[in-house]
Amino acid sequence: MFDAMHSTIRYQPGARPTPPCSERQDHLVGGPQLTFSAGRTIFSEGDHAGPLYQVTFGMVRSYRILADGRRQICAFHLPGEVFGLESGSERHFFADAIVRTGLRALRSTASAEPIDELLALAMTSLVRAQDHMLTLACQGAIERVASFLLEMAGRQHAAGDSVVDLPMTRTDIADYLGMTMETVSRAFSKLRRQGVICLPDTHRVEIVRCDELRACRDVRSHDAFDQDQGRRGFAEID
Amino acid sequence: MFDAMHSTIRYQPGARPTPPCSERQDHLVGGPQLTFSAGRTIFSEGDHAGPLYQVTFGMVRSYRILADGRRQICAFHLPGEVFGLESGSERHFFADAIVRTGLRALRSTASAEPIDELLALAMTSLVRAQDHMLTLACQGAIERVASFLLEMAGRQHAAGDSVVDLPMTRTDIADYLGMTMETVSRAFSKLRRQGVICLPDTHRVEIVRCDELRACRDVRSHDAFDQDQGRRGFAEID
DNA sequence: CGCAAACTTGATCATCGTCAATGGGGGTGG
DNA sequence: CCACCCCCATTGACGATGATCAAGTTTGCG
Repeated sequence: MFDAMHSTIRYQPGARPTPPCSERQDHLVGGPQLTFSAGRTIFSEGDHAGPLYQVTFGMVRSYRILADGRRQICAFHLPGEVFGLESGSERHFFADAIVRTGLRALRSTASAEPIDELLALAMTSLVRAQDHMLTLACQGAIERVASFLLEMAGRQHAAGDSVVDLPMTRTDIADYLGMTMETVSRAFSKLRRQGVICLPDTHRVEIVRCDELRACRDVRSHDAFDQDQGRRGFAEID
Repeated sequence: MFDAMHSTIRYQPGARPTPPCSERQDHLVGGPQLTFSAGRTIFSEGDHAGPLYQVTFGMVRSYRILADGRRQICAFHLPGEVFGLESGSERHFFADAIVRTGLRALRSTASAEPIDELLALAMTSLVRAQDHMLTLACQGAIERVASFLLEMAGRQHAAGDSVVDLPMTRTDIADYLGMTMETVSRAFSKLRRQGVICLPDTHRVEIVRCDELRACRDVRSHDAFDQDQGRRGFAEID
C-alpha cells in the first residue's frame, strides 16, 4: 500500500510542461476589437454565456462572489490568452478589466468553434486550475506569493526579462491566493528585505534572485524560515 | 469599479448545475474489466499516458506528491466516473485504488475517443476543480468538511439516501481538503456533537440535518461558531 | 492641491498545525 | 479461535501562522 509514497518522482509546483497546444488559439480569430477601461465589467455571473474573448492588451480577472460577500479570483487573463469558456449556457463567473484592456470577441462559444480548440482551451484551464489547487491546498503565505510571482513571470515574457507587471491590487492578489491583503503585503516586504525581489513601484516587481524565489515556492517552510529576523539591517535592499 | 461587488447575485459553493453532459460517458465504452485490490497503484506520475478509466465499483484517489513529501489529493473518483485525462503524453498524477476497485479501460486517450466526449470530460473536471479551488481558498475547517460531505453525498446517490460511504482514510480527506488529519477528525466530532451528522462507523456518515450542513458550508463561520461548547452533554448524539 | 483609495506596518487574537498519548478495529499468525 | 499488533482515529495541550483591527503613509486622480 502507498507504494507511490516511496517513489523518487516528485512534483515541483509550476514545473509542469506547457500543454502541447499553443494558448494563443490563433484559429479562433473572429470578431471585432473591444476596449474596456479600468474596472469595467465584461460579464457577470448569471449572464447568458456569450463569446470567448482573447485579451489583446491589459489584464482581466475572473472571479466568484460567495454568499457572505467573500470573493475568490479564479484566474487572471494576460494578453494573448483566451477566457470565457463555460460548461453550460450561463456564466458562472464575473469578469472585469483590471486596467484599460483590449479584447477580441471570438464567435459564440455555442458550437461555432472548432471543438479541438475548445478542448485545448479547456485543458489549459484545467492544468492551471490544478496547479492553483495545489498552491491553495499545500503552501504557506510566502510560498503562495512566490508561486504567484513565478507564474506571472512565466506567462508574461519568454525568460530573460525579470520584471513582472502586476496591475492588480494587493487585494486582488489576496483573493487569488486565498489570503488577506495584509499578509500579501507582508510577504512582498519580506521577500524585498531578503533581497529576492525589488519593488520599483507597487505594481511592478523585479525578480532579483529567481533561484531563491523558486526555493521559497518549492520548500515547505518548516526549516530555515525565519532566519531573516536576524538579517534585518544588512540585507535591506530597497 | 467593483460594480459586481454590489450585485445581488451570489454564488453558493457546490450549487452550480451539473454540466449538461452525462458524466457516465457511455459512448466511450471499450476495454476489459480490471480489478485492483485496496491500495494498488493504477498509474504513477511520469508514466506514459495510457487509457482513460471508468470506475465500475470501489473508489480511486488521484494525487500529487510535492518535493517535500507532502501530498495533495486532487480528486476522488466514484463508480460511473471517468478519470485519467492528461494534457500531454505523460501522467501528471498518481492514481490508486482506495478499496477493492473495478475499472474499465477505455481506448487510448491519444485520439481514438470522440473528441466531444473528451471535451465533456475536461469540462466536468474543470468545474470540479474550480469548485474545489473555491473551497480551498475561502473556507475554514468545518466548512471544508461540510462541503466535502455534501459533495460526496451528491455524487453517490440521487437524493433521499442520507448515508455517505467514505472508504478513504481521514488522512486522505485531509490531503484533499488542505488540512491535517487531526483537524478533519475534530470537524467530524464537532458536527456529530451538534447532531448534524452521525458516524455509525468511521467510514460511513449519516447526514442528519442536511440544511444545517449546508449552512455550515455556505456561511463563513465568524458568528455562531462555538455555541456548541455550551451544548455538550445534551446535544450528544452518537 | 486635496481627497480617496491603496499600501504598509504593527499589535493582538483565533484557527489550525504539531506533538503526544490513548483507544479501537481488522488482519495475521500462533 | 484467540491474541497480538499495527494502523487508523480520536482527543488534548501547546505553539505558530495568518486574520483581524488599527494607525499611518503613499499614490493616483480630479
